[in-house]
Formats: sequence, C-alpha cells, structure tokens
Amino acid sequence: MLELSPRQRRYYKTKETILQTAREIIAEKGPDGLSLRELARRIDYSPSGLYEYFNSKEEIVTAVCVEGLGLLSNYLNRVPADLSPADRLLEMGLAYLDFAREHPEYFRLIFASLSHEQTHLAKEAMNGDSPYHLLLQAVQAVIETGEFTVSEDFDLEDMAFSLWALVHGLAVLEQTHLTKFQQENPTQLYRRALRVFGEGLRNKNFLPDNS
Amino acid sequence: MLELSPRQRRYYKTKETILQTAREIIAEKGPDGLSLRELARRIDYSPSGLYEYFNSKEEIVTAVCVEGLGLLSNYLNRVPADLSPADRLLEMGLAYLDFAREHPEYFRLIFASLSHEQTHLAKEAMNGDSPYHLLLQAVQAVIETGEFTVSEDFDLEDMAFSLWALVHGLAVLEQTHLTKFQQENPTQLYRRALRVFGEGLRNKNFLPDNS
DNA sequence: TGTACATCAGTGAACGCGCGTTCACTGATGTAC
DNA sequence: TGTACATCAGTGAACGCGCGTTCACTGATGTAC
Repeated sequence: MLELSPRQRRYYKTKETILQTAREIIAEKGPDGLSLRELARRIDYSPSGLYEYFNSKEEIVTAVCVEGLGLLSNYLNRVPADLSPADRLLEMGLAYLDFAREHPEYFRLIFASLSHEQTHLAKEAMNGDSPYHLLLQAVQAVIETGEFTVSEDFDLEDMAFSLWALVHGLAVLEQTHLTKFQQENPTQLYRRALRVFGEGLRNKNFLPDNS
Repeated sequence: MLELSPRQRRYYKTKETILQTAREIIAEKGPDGLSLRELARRIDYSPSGLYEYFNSKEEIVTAVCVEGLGLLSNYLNRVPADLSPADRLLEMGLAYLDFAREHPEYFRLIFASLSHEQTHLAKEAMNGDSPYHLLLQAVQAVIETGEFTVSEDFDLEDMAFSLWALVHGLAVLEQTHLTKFQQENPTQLYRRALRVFGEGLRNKNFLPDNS
C-alpha cells in the first residue's frame, strides 16, 4: 500500500476532476464538442493550467476512452458467474445495454475512437482483458455446452460479432431520439430480441444460402 | 416537362456540386468535420459565394441528409418484389448494409442528425415513405404469411426494431476499423446473422422471461 | 440589331468568435539543515 | 523551530489558426423596347 503525500493526493484529485468534467462535456455535446477552454472554464482554471496534468487535448481524450473501456469490462464482469452459459451471455448483452444507457459519453467516445484510424486504441479494445475478449469467452462457454454448434460457415467469432452487432444496434437506436424508446422501459424488448437470436442459434439446420 | 434556361441549369448544377463536395468532406472527416470555407476552397469559390445557393451551413447539412434518406429508400425499394416476404425482408437488410458500405457519409450523417435533438429530421426519417416505413411494411408482409407470429410481448414494431438494430449494428461495426471486417467480404456473415435471427422468429415458443 | 437597364453570380475584405498551445511569471507548498 | 532554497500549481497574455456570416462591390448575363 503506497502512501500518498497531501500534494500527491491533491494532484490525483484534480486530475480526476478534469477527466470527470471532460466526461460531462462529452455527454452534453459529443466527442467533437469537447474543448479545453470550456473545460477550464467549468473548473475555474485558466486553460494553461490543464497542461500541468496533461500534455495535450488528445491525452485527455485517450484517458477518458481507456477509463471507459475499463468500466465496460466492469459491467460485463459484474454478471454472476453461476448462471448457465446461455443465460450469462444474455445477461452480458443486457449489461452492455446498461452501460450504454448509463454512460452514453463513454459509449459514444469509445466508438468514435474506434472509427478513427488510431489503430492503437482499437487494439486496446480488442486484446487481452478487453470487453471483446470477455464476449468471446462467454460465447466459447456457450458453445462448449453443446446446445449451439458452430461450423466453418458460422464460427465462434462470427457468432460473437453477430451478437455484438445486435446489442450494439439496440444501444445506438436507444440513444437516437426516436419515439419508440422515449416512453417505455426498453429492457423487456432487449431481453426478447436477444432471446429470439438465441433461439435461432439453437436451430442447427440453417437453410442453405441461396446466393 | 419544364424547360430550364441555361442560367437555371447552371444554378442547379452548381448547387449539386456544392452538395456533392459537402458529401466528400463528410466522407473524409465526418459530419462535424464539414466546414464551409474548406468546401468553398475545394470548388474554387469564395466562402461568401455559397450564400448564393444556401442560407446557412445548416441548410446544406440538412439538404445532404434528406438526399441520404431518399437514397436509402431507393436502396430498399430496389429489392425485387417477387421474392417471398421473408426473403424480401432479408434482402432489405442486405440492401441497408450495402447502403452503409457504399455511402458511409450519408449513413453517418443521417444517424448523427437523428441523435441530435432536431426532431423534425427524426420525424422525416420515421414518417410516410421513409426507410423505416418500408421496413414496417416488409415486416407486416412477413407476419401475414403466418410463418411468424407476433404477440403482445413482441409486436410488429418490436420485431422491426430488433431487425433494424441487428442490421444497423452490423453496419456500424463494419465501419469501425476492426480487423474482422478488413479482409473478408462480410456479406456472407450478414446473410447468416440475419438467417439466425429469422430462425429465432420462426420458433413461436419463447421461454418465459425469468426476470 | 442596338441600346438601356435590371438582375444575377461571385469577390474580397472584414466582423467577432473560440480554439489548442506556449511562455514568462508568481505565490504557495514542501524540503534540508 | 527557523531560515534558505527548490519545486510545484496555477495565472494571464499572447501566438496563429480556422470558422460562419455579412456587406458593399463588380463584371457578366439576361430582358425590354
């Protein structure tokens, strides 16, 4: 357990405040709406003061992004381990949707970053203990139960990608201001959509492709 | 057939050039990366010249957006009408994905706009002869075949939204620079993912929700 | 066909703005003896 | 405990930049007679 001097404590606290405020602005105006000068204004700093803590705007954005990926992993890991693999996978999908709803700023930022050509962040998102890795493991566990089968045509990664896409699409549509999602609690819809997909996977005899 | 004077022809042609260039910039730098000054630079105009054709930047963006929605409708309408309703729905999903791949600038802009609070564009996207309407009709046709059933728990609109979400998620993930999509032709994956979902819908006996 | 005039398409300079970053600085906090 | 000095956290002014929009203007195109 390392001891922090009061000065260090203050330092990390301010750093945290900066990131937190960055998140707020991103939540309001989107990833492109973040500006250092506004950030400084909100925490009553001069713009140059921020450079005591970060070397550039990009560094702040990257820090928020990495935080976000970590939090997403937390959401996914929070799903109880004692569920059946299939139920676990379903709950992980719902956790993803919770994350997107409760932290739209992280959600949008992560995907804005992945869409840019900054490959290093994309790699961070896809490797090691990343959210995508957790998904792959959960899908693998489901396949090992034998209830669903993979083939050359639709392998583990295809299955993971399809599920990711379904859940991601639901998350994006929820954030779009469409009437459908304004009123009702969408969790029931999500549950059913995921279950429909699961039922489809259970059926091993896909019609042959007619293309 | 209305006759256009040379002057009018020139006028509409320039207007078209402006919109086309706006699309190019959006394709390169995203919706927020569009600037009138750069647009003017590219077509060798002074920035003020653009105001002969549009009253504001927003008007240009809106025009591009509406164009995009129209083109998306075209893509969906291009699907042959003589297919079985289920196949037609599947092909419409693939058409949506084609649209996203072939016109990422329209695709991104439309959804950026829907995410903003500009309700009037959202309504434009959801009403009348809109893409969403075409989807609803196709789903309705499938339901009428009796091969799939809707219930109070999962009605026509839920089914349409789920399918939209799946296809939209696939489109978004494809545009994210993830390795999976870099190499292979993703259409096969899309076909199978949609078929999986379709198989799930065919199965009318969902497990009861355990929530 | 020619002339007089109106409309039009496009220019160039200027407006006020907010931005990211740099730099010399100052007063407060911490350290050594 | 007090003093001398070093480090640190934050300031304020300035840099150069690109932006959307306005406005008075000009030369070219079209129209009327």
